[in-house]
Amino acid sequence: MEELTKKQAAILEYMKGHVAEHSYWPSIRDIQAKFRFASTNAVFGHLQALERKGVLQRIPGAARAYKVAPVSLVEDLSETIIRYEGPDEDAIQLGSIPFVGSIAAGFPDYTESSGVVDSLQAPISAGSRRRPPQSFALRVRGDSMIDADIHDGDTVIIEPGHPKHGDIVAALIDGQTTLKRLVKQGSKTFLKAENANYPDLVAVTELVIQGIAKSVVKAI
Amino acid sequence: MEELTKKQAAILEYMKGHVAEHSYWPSIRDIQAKFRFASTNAVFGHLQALERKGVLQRIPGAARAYKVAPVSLVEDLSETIIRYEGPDEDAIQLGSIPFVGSIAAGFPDYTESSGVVDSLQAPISAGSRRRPPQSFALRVRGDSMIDADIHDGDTVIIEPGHPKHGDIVAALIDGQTTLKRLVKQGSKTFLKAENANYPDLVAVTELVIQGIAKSVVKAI
DNA sequence: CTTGACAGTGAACAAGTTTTCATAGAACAT
DNA sequence: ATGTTCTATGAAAACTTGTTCACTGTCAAG
Repeated sequence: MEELTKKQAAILEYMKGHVAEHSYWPSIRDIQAKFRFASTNAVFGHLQALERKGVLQRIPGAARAYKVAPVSLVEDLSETIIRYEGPDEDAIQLGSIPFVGSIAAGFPDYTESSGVVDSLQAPISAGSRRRPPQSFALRVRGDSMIDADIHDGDTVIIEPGHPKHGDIVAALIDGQTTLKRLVKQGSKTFLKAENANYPDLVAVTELVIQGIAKSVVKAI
Repeated sequence: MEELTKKQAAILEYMKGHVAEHSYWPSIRDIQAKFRFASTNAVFGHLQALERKGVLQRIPGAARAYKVAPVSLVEDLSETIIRYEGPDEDAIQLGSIPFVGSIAAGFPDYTESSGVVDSLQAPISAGSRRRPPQSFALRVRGDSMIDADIHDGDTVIIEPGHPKHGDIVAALIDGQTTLKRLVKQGSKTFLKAENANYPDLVAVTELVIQGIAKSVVKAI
Protein backbone atom coordinates (compact mmCIF):
# COMPACT_ATOMS: atom_id res chain seq x y z
CA MET A 1 0.00 0.00 0.00
CA GLU A 2 1.33 3.25 -0.96
CA GLU A 3 1.63 5.92 1.59
CA LEU A 4 -0.89 8.68 1.74
CA THR A 5 0.35 12.21 1.45
CA LYS A 6 -0.47 14.56 4.26
CA LYS A 7 -3.21 16.28 2.34
CA GLN A 8 -4.70 13.04 1.17
CA ALA A 9 -4.84 11.75 4.71
CA ALA A 10 -6.39 15.00 5.86
CA ILE A 11 -9.04 14.86 3.20
CA LEU A 12 -9.87 11.26 3.97
CA GLU A 13 -10.07 12.13 7.62
CA TYR A 14 -12.34 15.04 6.92
CA MET A 15 -14.60 12.85 4.84
CA LYS A 16 -14.90 10.25 7.54
CA GLY A 17 -15.55 12.93 10.08
CA HIS A 18 -18.23 14.40 7.89
CA VAL A 19 -19.97 11.07 7.71
CA ALA A 20 -19.73 10.65 11.44
CA GLU A 21 -21.10 14.07 12.07
CA HIS A 22 -23.73 14.36 9.40
CA SER A 23 -24.36 10.77 8.42
CA TYR A 24 -23.80 11.49 4.77
CA TRP A 25 -20.76 12.08 2.66
CA PRO A 26 -19.49 15.50 1.73
CA SER A 27 -19.61 16.61 -1.87
CA ILE A 28 -16.43 17.51 -3.68
CA ARG A 29 -17.40 21.12 -3.19
CA ASP A 30 -17.77 20.61 0.52
CA ILE A 31 -14.23 19.33 0.63
CA GLN A 32 -13.08 22.14 -1.59
CA ALA A 33 -14.55 24.70 0.76
CA LYS A 34 -13.09 23.00 3.81
CA PHE A 35 -9.59 23.05 2.40
CA ARG A 36 -9.97 26.36 0.59
CA PHE A 37 -9.15 25.05 -2.80
CA ALA A 38 -9.81 27.40 -5.63
CA SER A 39 -10.81 24.57 -7.88
CA THR A 40 -12.88 21.47 -7.44
CA ASN A 41 -10.31 19.69 -9.47
CA ALA A 42 -7.82 19.87 -6.65
CA VAL A 43 -10.15 17.72 -4.62
CA PHE A 44 -10.88 15.53 -7.57
CA GLY A 45 -7.24 14.69 -7.93
CA HIS A 46 -6.90 13.80 -4.31
CA LEU A 47 -9.93 11.58 -4.45
CA GLN A 48 -8.47 9.80 -7.42
CA ALA A 49 -5.26 9.34 -5.53
CA LEU A 50 -7.11 7.98 -2.52
CA GLU A 51 -8.91 5.54 -4.73
CA ARG A 52 -5.76 4.54 -6.55
CA LYS A 53 -4.12 3.86 -3.23
CA GLY A 54 -6.98 1.66 -2.28
CA VAL A 55 -8.30 3.47 0.77
CA LEU A 56 -11.39 4.94 -0.79
CA GLN A 57 -13.85 3.64 -3.28
CA ARG A 58 -15.78 6.11 -5.34
CA ILE A 59 -19.06 5.36 -7.02
CA PRO A 60 -18.62 6.91 -10.46
CA GLY A 61 -21.14 9.57 -11.25
CA ALA A 62 -22.99 9.25 -7.99
CA ALA A 63 -23.11 12.20 -5.68
CA ARG A 64 -21.85 11.96 -2.15
CA ALA A 65 -21.28 8.26 -2.57
CA TYR A 66 -18.17 6.54 -1.33
CA LYS A 67 -16.98 3.50 0.45
CA VAL A 68 -13.86 3.08 2.41
CA ALA A 69 -11.68 0.08 2.02
CA PRO A 70 -10.10 -1.76 4.87
CA VAL A 71 -7.06 0.12 5.97
CA SER A 72 -4.17 -1.17 7.92
CA LEU A 73 -2.79 1.48 10.14
CA VAL A 74 0.48 1.03 11.86
CA GLU A 75 0.44 2.35 15.36
CA ASP A 76 2.66 2.09 18.31
CA LEU A 77 0.57 -0.34 20.22
CA SER A 78 2.17 -3.08 22.19
CA GLU A 79 1.03 -6.62 22.39
CA THR A 80 -2.15 -7.78 20.86
CA ILE A 81 -4.26 -4.80 20.24
CA ILE A 82 -7.71 -5.66 19.26
CA ARG A 83 -9.55 -3.37 17.02
CA TYR A 84 -13.16 -3.33 16.35
CA GLU A 85 -14.11 -4.06 12.84
CA GLY A 86 -17.69 -5.07 12.82
CA PRO A 87 -20.26 -7.02 14.65
CA ASP A 88 -21.86 -10.24 13.93
CA GLU A 89 -23.56 -13.22 15.23
CA ASP A 90 -21.66 -15.45 12.93
CA ALA A 91 -18.44 -15.45 11.06
CA ILE A 92 -20.24 -16.13 7.83
CA GLN A 93 -22.19 -12.95 8.13
CA LEU A 94 -19.22 -10.92 9.05
CA GLY A 95 -19.29 -9.19 5.75
CA SER A 96 -22.19 -6.97 6.60
CA ILE A 97 -20.55 -4.18 8.49
CA PRO A 98 -20.75 -0.86 6.78
CA PHE A 99 -18.26 1.83 7.30
CA VAL A 100 -18.34 4.73 9.65
CA GLY A 101 -16.19 7.73 10.09
CA SER A 102 -14.70 9.21 13.15
CA ILE A 103 -16.45 10.81 16.02
CA ALA A 104 -17.26 14.43 15.52
CA ALA A 105 -19.53 17.03 16.95
CA GLY A 106 -23.14 17.18 15.97
CA PHE A 107 -26.54 15.98 16.87
CA PRO A 108 -27.15 12.35 17.64
CA ASP A 109 -28.54 10.35 14.83
CA TYR A 110 -29.47 6.90 15.75
CA THR A 111 -32.25 4.46 15.73
CA GLU A 112 -33.14 1.95 18.32
CA SER A 113 -31.75 -0.86 16.28
CA SER A 114 -28.57 0.50 14.98
CA GLY A 115 -25.74 2.90 15.30
CA VAL A 116 -22.48 3.98 13.94
CA VAL A 117 -19.37 4.26 15.93
CA ASP A 118 -15.82 5.23 15.77
CA SER A 119 -13.95 2.43 17.35
CA LEU A 120 -10.27 2.83 17.00
CA GLN A 121 -9.15 0.29 19.47
CA ALA A 122 -12.19 -0.84 21.26
CA PRO A 123 -14.41 -3.82 21.18
CA ILE A 124 -17.95 -3.42 20.16
CA SER A 125 -20.58 -5.83 21.06
CA ALA A 126 -23.61 -5.89 18.95
CA GLY A 127 -26.65 -8.04 18.88
CA SER A 128 -28.67 -9.22 16.03
CA ARG A 129 -32.37 -9.02 16.00
CA ARG A 130 -32.58 -12.75 16.26
CA ARG A 131 -30.01 -13.85 18.77
CA PRO A 132 -29.85 -12.21 22.15
CA PRO A 133 -26.13 -12.83 22.66
CA GLN A 134 -24.45 -9.62 21.66
CA SER A 135 -21.58 -10.97 19.73
CA PHE A 136 -19.11 -8.72 18.07
CA ALA A 137 -16.04 -8.95 15.95
CA LEU A 138 -12.55 -7.83 16.61
CA ARG A 139 -9.61 -7.49 14.37
CA VAL A 140 -6.47 -8.89 15.90
CA ARG A 141 -3.32 -6.83 15.93
CA GLY A 142 -0.07 -8.30 17.08
CA ASP A 143 1.13 -11.78 17.67
CA SER A 144 0.46 -12.54 21.29
CA MET A 145 -1.86 -15.36 20.31
CA ILE A 146 0.07 -17.02 17.54
CA ASP A 147 0.41 -20.23 19.50
CA ALA A 148 -3.35 -20.45 19.39
CA ASP A 149 -3.20 -19.97 15.65
CA ILE A 150 -4.60 -16.49 15.88
CA HIS A 151 -2.50 -14.12 13.85
CA ASP A 152 -2.25 -10.49 13.07
CA GLY A 153 -5.10 -9.47 10.84
CA ASP A 154 -7.44 -12.24 11.85
CA THR A 155 -10.91 -11.40 12.95
CA VAL A 156 -12.23 -12.89 16.12
CA ILE A 157 -15.88 -13.23 16.99
CA ILE A 158 -16.45 -12.32 20.59
CA GLU A 159 -19.51 -13.08 22.62
CA PRO A 160 -20.16 -11.54 26.01
CA GLY A 161 -20.52 -14.01 28.83
CA HIS A 162 -18.89 -15.60 31.79
CA PRO A 163 -15.65 -17.19 30.71
CA LYS A 164 -14.48 -20.59 31.85
CA HIS A 165 -10.98 -21.80 32.37
CA GLY A 166 -9.28 -22.12 29.04
CA ASP A 167 -11.47 -19.68 27.19
CA ILE A 168 -9.84 -17.09 25.01
CA VAL A 169 -11.18 -13.77 26.12
CA ALA A 170 -11.11 -10.13 25.17
CA ALA A 171 -9.90 -8.37 28.26
CA LEU A 172 -9.16 -4.84 29.23
CA ILE A 173 -5.56 -4.41 30.26
CA ASP A 174 -4.03 -1.04 30.83
CA GLY A 175 -6.91 0.59 29.08
CA GLN A 176 -6.57 -1.48 25.99
CA THR A 177 -8.41 -4.49 24.84
CA THR A 178 -6.25 -7.53 24.42
CA LEU A 179 -6.82 -11.11 23.53
CA LYS A 180 -5.68 -13.66 26.06
CA ARG A 181 -6.42 -17.09 27.37
CA LEU A 182 -8.11 -17.30 30.73
CA VAL A 183 -6.40 -19.49 33.26
CA LYS A 184 -7.82 -20.36 36.65
CA GLN A 185 -5.59 -21.68 39.35
CA GLY A 186 -7.52 -22.42 42.43
CA SER A 187 -9.35 -19.24 43.34
CA LYS A 188 -7.08 -17.05 41.33
CA THR A 189 -7.55 -16.05 37.74
CA PHE A 190 -4.90 -15.14 35.24
CA LEU A 191 -4.61 -14.17 31.64
CA LYS A 192 -2.05 -15.82 29.47
CA ALA A 193 -0.68 -14.83 26.11
CA GLU A 194 -0.42 -17.65 23.62
CA ASN A 195 3.05 -16.83 22.52
CA ALA A 196 6.12 -18.45 23.94
CA ASN A 197 7.98 -15.19 23.71
CA TYR A 198 5.57 -13.33 25.90
CA PRO A 199 5.49 -13.13 29.66
CA ASP A 200 3.46 -15.93 30.98
CA LEU A 201 0.65 -14.81 33.20
CA VAL A 202 -1.11 -11.58 33.87
CA ALA A 203 -3.06 -11.43 37.08
CA VAL A 204 -6.67 -10.49 36.64
CA THR A 205 -7.48 -7.73 39.03
CA GLU A 206 -11.17 -8.13 38.50
CA LEU A 207 -14.09 -7.49 36.25
CA VAL A 208 -12.22 -6.83 33.09
CA ILE A 209 -13.36 -9.44 30.64
CA GLN A 210 -15.44 -8.14 27.82
CA GLY A 211 -16.23 -11.33 26.07
CA ILE A 212 -15.22 -14.78 24.99
CA ALA A 213 -13.74 -15.58 21.63
CA LYS A 214 -16.02 -18.00 19.85
CA SER A 215 -14.54 -18.25 16.43
CA VAL A 216 -11.86 -16.86 14.26
CA VAL A 217 -12.04 -15.57 10.74
CA LYS A 218 -8.61 -15.91 9.24
CA ALA A 219 -7.16 -12.96 7.46
CA ILE A 220 -7.04 -13.34 3.71
CA MET B 1 -45.57 11.08 16.46
CA GLU B 2 -47.81 10.21 13.72
CA GLU B 3 -47.90 6.72 12.46
CA LEU B 4 -46.00 5.81 9.38
CA THR B 5 -47.91 4.27 6.53
CA LYS B 6 -46.76 0.91 5.31
CA LYS B 7 -45.08 2.32 2.27
CA GLN B 8 -43.40 5.06 4.21
CA ALA B 9 -42.00 2.56 6.67
CA ALA B 10 -40.84 0.37 3.82
CA ILE B 11 -39.08 3.25 2.14
CA LEU B 12 -37.43 4.32 5.34
CA GLU B 13 -36.33 0.77 5.95
CA TYR B 14 -34.94 0.52 2.47
CA MET B 15 -33.02 3.71 2.93
CA LYS B 16 -31.49 2.55 6.18
CA GLY B 17 -30.61 -0.75 4.65
CA HIS B 18 -29.01 1.00 1.73
CA VAL B 19 -26.82 2.98 4.06
CA ALA B 20 -25.91 -0.12 6.01
CA GLU B 21 -25.04 -2.00 2.89
CA HIS B 22 -23.41 0.67 0.78
CA SER B 23 -22.44 3.29 3.31
CA TYR B 24 -24.15 6.05 1.39
CA TRP B 25 -27.73 7.09 0.95
CA PRO B 26 -29.81 6.16 -2.04
CA SER B 27 -30.92 8.84 -4.45
CA ILE B 28 -34.59 9.48 -5.02
CA ARG B 29 -34.28 7.63 -8.27
CA ASP B 30 -32.71 4.68 -6.53
CA ILE B 31 -35.76 4.49 -4.32
CA GLN B 32 -38.01 4.98 -7.29
CA ALA B 33 -36.42 2.03 -9.04
CA LYS B 34 -36.61 -0.14 -5.95
CA PHE B 35 -40.31 0.42 -5.51
CA ARG B 36 -41.08 0.61 -9.23
CA PHE B 37 -42.59 4.01 -9.13
CA ALA B 38 -43.23 5.56 -12.49
CA SER B 39 -42.42 8.98 -11.16
CA THR B 40 -39.79 10.37 -8.89
CA ASN B 41 -42.47 12.49 -7.40
CA ALA B 42 -44.02 9.47 -5.73
CA VAL B 43 -40.82 9.07 -3.75
CA PHE B 44 -40.60 12.78 -3.18
CA GLY B 45 -43.97 12.78 -1.53
CA HIS B 46 -43.08 9.95 0.76
CA LEU B 47 -39.87 11.59 1.78
CA GLN B 48 -41.76 14.73 2.61
CA ALA B 49 -44.14 12.69 4.71
CA LEU B 50 -41.27 10.99 6.51
CA GLU B 51 -39.78 14.34 7.28
CA ARG B 52 -43.07 15.81 8.38
CA LYS B 53 -43.52 12.88 10.75
CA GLY B 54 -40.13 13.54 12.19
CA VAL B 55 -38.37 10.30 11.41
CA LEU B 56 -36.21 11.57 8.61
CA GLN B 57 -34.39 14.76 8.07
CA ARG B 58 -33.63 15.86 4.55
CA ILE B 59 -30.89 18.24 3.61
CA PRO B 60 -32.52 20.49 1.03
CA GLY B 61 -30.80 20.49 -2.28
CA ALA B 62 -28.10 18.09 -1.23
CA ALA B 63 -27.87 14.78 -3.00
CA ARG B 64 -28.02 11.53 -1.08
CA ALA B 65 -28.03 13.44 2.16
CA TYR B 66 -30.30 12.55 5.05
CA LYS B 67 -30.35 12.09 8.75
CA VAL B 68 -32.58 9.92 10.80
CA ALA B 69 -34.21 10.98 13.99
CA PRO B 70 -34.14 8.96 17.17
CA VAL B 71 -36.82 6.35 17.23
CA SER B 72 -38.29 4.82 20.31
CA LEU B 73 -39.18 1.20 20.00
CA VAL B 74 -41.06 -0.60 22.68
CA GLU B 75 -39.89 -4.07 23.40
CA ASP B 76 -40.57 -6.67 25.98
CA LEU B 77 -37.38 -6.43 27.92
CA SER B 78 -37.27 -6.76 31.62
CA GLU B 79 -35.34 -4.59 33.96
CA THR B 80 -32.88 -2.09 32.76
CA ILE B 81 -31.95 -3.12 29.32
CA ILE B 82 -29.21 -1.07 27.96
CA ARG B 83 -29.09 -0.45 24.34
CA TYR B 84 -26.26 0.79 22.38
CA GLU B 85 -26.87 4.06 20.71
CA GLY B 86 -23.60 5.62 19.89
CA PRO B 87 -20.14 6.12 21.15
CA ASP B 88 -18.46 9.03 22.58
CA GLU B 89 -15.75 10.28 24.74
CA ASP B 90 -17.92 12.87 26.27
CA ALA B 91 -21.56 13.53 26.82
CA ILE B 92 -21.27 16.86 25.14
CA GLN B 93 -20.08 15.24 22.01
CA LEU B 94 -22.69 12.58 22.13
CA GLY B 95 -24.37 14.14 19.18
CA SER B 96 -21.93 12.77 16.73
CA ILE B 97 -23.24 9.31 16.21
CA PRO B 98 -24.39 8.88 12.71
CA PHE B 99 -27.14 6.59 11.81
CA VAL B 100 -26.88 3.11 10.57
CA GLY B 101 -29.49 0.76 9.37
CA SER B 102 -29.88 -2.83 10.15
CA ILE B 103 -27.34 -5.39 9.20
CA ALA B 104 -27.59 -6.25 5.59
CA ALA B 105 -25.79 -8.46 3.20
CA GLY B 106 -22.82 -7.12 1.38
CA PHE B 107 -19.13 -6.77 1.58
CA PRO B 108 -17.55 -5.41 4.68
CA ASP B 109 -16.74 -1.78 4.50
CA TYR B 110 -14.73 -0.63 7.36
CA THR B 111 -11.65 1.20 8.22
CA GLU B 112 -9.31 0.55 11.03
CA SER B 113 -10.76 3.43 12.86
CA SER B 114 -14.43 2.94 12.43
CA GLY B 115 -17.31 0.68 11.87
CA VAL B 116 -21.02 0.47 11.73
CA VAL B 117 -23.00 -1.97 13.69
CA ASP B 118 -26.40 -3.23 14.31
CA SER B 119 -26.68 -3.17 18.02
CA LEU B 120 -30.12 -3.94 19.22
CA GLN B 121 -29.36 -4.58 22.79
CA ALA B 122 -25.66 -4.58 23.16
CA PRO B 123 -23.08 -2.23 24.46
CA ILE B 124 -20.48 -0.95 22.16
CA SER B 125 -17.30 0.50 23.29
CA ALA B 126 -15.60 2.84 20.98
CA GLY B 127 -12.58 4.98 21.19
CA SER B 128 -11.82 8.31 19.75
CA ARG B 129 -8.62 9.07 18.01
CA ARG B 130 -7.59 11.38 20.77
CA ARG B 131 -8.42 9.64 23.96
CA PRO B 132 -7.52 6.02 24.48
CA PRO B 133 -10.43 5.24 26.80
CA GLN B 134 -13.00 3.56 24.64
CA SER B 135 -16.09 5.19 25.92
CA PHE B 136 -19.47 4.36 24.54
CA ALA B 137 -23.04 5.38 25.00
CA LEU B 138 -25.98 3.33 26.12
CA ARG B 139 -29.65 4.02 26.03
CA VAL B 140 -31.32 3.11 29.26
CA ARG B 141 -34.46 1.00 29.24
CA GLY B 142 -36.42 0.39 32.38
CA ASP B 143 -36.42 1.96 35.76
CA SER B 144 -33.97 0.02 37.86
CA MET B 145 -31.87 3.12 38.36
CA ILE B 146 -34.50 5.75 39.03
CA ASP B 147 -33.19 6.39 42.51
CA ALA B 148 -29.97 7.49 40.87
CA ASP B 149 -31.97 9.80 38.69
CA ILE B 150 -31.37 7.69 35.64
CA HIS B 151 -34.60 7.09 33.82
CA ASP B 152 -35.95 5.22 30.90
CA GLY B 153 -34.74 6.79 27.72
CA ASP B 154 -31.70 8.43 29.18
CA THR B 155 -28.37 7.90 27.57
CA VAL B 156 -25.44 6.93 29.69
CA ILE B 157 -21.84 7.36 28.75
CA ILE B 158 -19.85 4.31 29.68
CA GLU B 159 -16.12 4.07 29.85
CA PRO B 160 -14.30 0.77 30.17
CA GLY B 161 -12.16 0.47 33.21
CA HIS B 162 -11.83 -0.99 36.62
CA PRO B 163 -14.76 0.11 38.74
CA LYS B 164 -14.52 1.24 42.32
CA HIS B 165 -17.03 0.88 45.08
CA GLY B 166 -19.96 3.09 44.38
CA ASP B 167 -19.48 3.30 40.64
CA ILE B 168 -22.44 2.78 38.41
CA VAL B 169 -21.46 0.11 35.97
CA ALA B 170 -22.73 -1.61 32.88
CA ALA B 171 -22.71 -5.26 33.75
CA LEU B 172 -23.64 -8.44 32.04
CA ILE B 173 -26.35 -10.29 33.91
CA ASP B 174 -28.12 -13.27 32.44
CA GLY B 175 -26.81 -12.46 29.04
CA GLN B 176 -28.09 -8.93 29.08
CA THR B 177 -26.37 -5.72 29.84
CA THR B 178 -27.80 -3.91 32.80
CA LEU B 179 -26.99 -0.79 34.69
CA LYS B 180 -26.23 -1.20 38.37
CA ARG B 181 -24.26 0.28 41.19
CA LEU B 182 -21.17 -1.56 42.29
CA VAL B 183 -20.98 -2.33 45.97
CA LYS B 184 -18.01 -3.86 47.67
CA GLN B 185 -18.34 -5.44 51.06
CA GLY B 186 -15.01 -6.68 52.27
CA SER B 187 -13.70 -9.00 49.62
CA LYS B 188 -17.07 -9.56 48.02
CA THR B 189 -18.58 -7.54 45.24
CA PHE B 190 -22.23 -6.96 44.52
CA LEU B 191 -24.39 -5.11 42.09
CA LYS B 192 -27.27 -3.06 43.35
CA ALA B 193 -30.24 -1.65 41.52
CA GLU B 194 -31.05 1.93 42.38
CA ASN B 195 -34.71 1.35 42.80
CA ALA B 196 -36.31 0.65 46.14
CA ASN B 197 -38.71 -1.76 44.50
CA TYR B 198 -35.98 -3.98 43.17
CA PRO B 199 -34.17 -6.77 44.94
CA ASP B 200 -31.23 -5.39 46.73
CA LEU B 201 -28.01 -7.03 45.78
CA VAL B 202 -26.86 -9.22 43.00
CA ALA B 203 -23.69 -11.11 43.64
CA VAL B 204 -21.04 -10.59 41.09
CA THR B 205 -19.77 -13.93 39.96
CA GLU B 206 -16.80 -12.42 38.24
CA LEU B 207 -15.54 -10.58 35.25
CA VAL B 208 -18.79 -9.18 34.01
CA ILE B 209 -18.39 -5.46 34.14
CA GLN B 210 -18.22 -3.80 30.80
CA GLY B 211 -17.67 -0.28 31.85
CA ILE B 212 -18.33 2.52 34.26
CA ALA B 213 -21.01 5.12 33.79
CA LYS B 214 -19.38 8.50 33.59
CA SER B 215 -22.22 10.77 32.72
CA VAL B 216 -25.84 10.78 31.78
CA VAL B 217 -27.58 12.51 28.96
CA LYS B 218 -31.17 13.00 29.96
CA ALA B 219 -33.86 12.01 27.55
CA ILE B 220 -35.64 14.92 25.97
C1' DC C 1 -71.64 14.47 -1.45
C1' DT C 2 -67.88 17.08 -0.43
C1' DT C 3 -63.55 17.55 1.83
C1' DG C 4 -59.14 16.23 2.84
C1' DA C 5 -55.35 13.08 3.34
C1' DC C 6 -52.91 9.61 0.74
C1' DA C 7 -50.85 7.73 -3.43
C1' DG C 8 -49.50 8.16 -7.87
C1' DT C 9 -48.25 9.64 -13.18
C1' DG C 10 -45.64 12.43 -16.47
C1' DA C 11 -42.92 16.03 -17.77
C1' DA C 12 -39.85 19.59 -17.12
C1' DC C 13 -36.81 22.68 -14.59
C1' DA C 14 -33.08 24.22 -11.71
C1' DA C 15 -29.57 23.20 -9.00
C1' DG C 16 -26.07 20.23 -7.34
C1' DT C 17 -22.19 17.44 -8.56
C1' DT C 18 -18.94 14.89 -10.84
C1' DT C 19 -15.87 14.82 -14.50
C1' DT C 20 -12.91 16.47 -18.25
C1' DC C 21 -9.76 19.67 -20.59
C1' DA C 22 -5.98 22.79 -20.68
C1' DT C 23 -2.24 24.72 -18.05
C1' DA C 24 1.56 25.27 -14.65
C1' DG C 25 4.71 25.72 -10.49
C1' DA C 26 7.38 23.11 -6.79
C1' DA C 27 9.80 19.28 -5.08
C1' DC C 28 12.54 15.47 -5.99
C1' DA C 29 14.94 11.66 -7.96
C1' DT C 30 17.68 10.19 -12.14
C1' DA D 1 19.05 19.09 -17.17
C1' DT D 2 14.99 16.19 -17.18
C1' DG D 3 11.28 13.64 -16.28
C1' DT D 4 7.93 12.41 -12.76
C1' DT D 5 4.83 13.11 -9.07
C1' DC D 6 2.25 16.04 -6.30
C1' DT D 7 -0.33 19.98 -6.09
C1' DA D 8 -3.08 23.34 -7.82
C1' DT D 9 -5.90 26.87 -10.94
C1' DG D 10 -9.77 28.07 -14.02
C1' DA D 11 -13.34 27.08 -16.94
C1' DA D 12 -16.62 24.29 -18.91
C1' DA D 13 -19.05 20.03 -20.11
C1' DA D 14 -21.93 16.39 -18.83
C1' DC D 15 -24.45 14.02 -15.81
C1' DT D 16 -27.08 13.34 -11.48
C1' DT D 17 -30.38 14.71 -8.53
C1' DG D 18 -33.75 17.30 -5.97
C1' DT D 19 -37.63 20.02 -6.83
C1' DT D 20 -41.78 21.92 -8.91
C1' DC D 21 -46.06 22.02 -11.74
C1' DA D 22 -50.22 20.06 -13.58
C1' DC D 23 -53.30 16.38 -13.25
C1' DT D 24 -55.70 11.79 -11.72
C1' DG D 25 -57.51 8.47 -8.69
C1' DT D 26 -58.70 6.16 -4.07
C1' DC D 27 -60.60 6.03 0.34
C1' DA D 28 -62.46 7.32 4.71
C1' DA D 29 -64.50 11.09 7.54
C1' DG D 30 -67.78 14.73 8.13
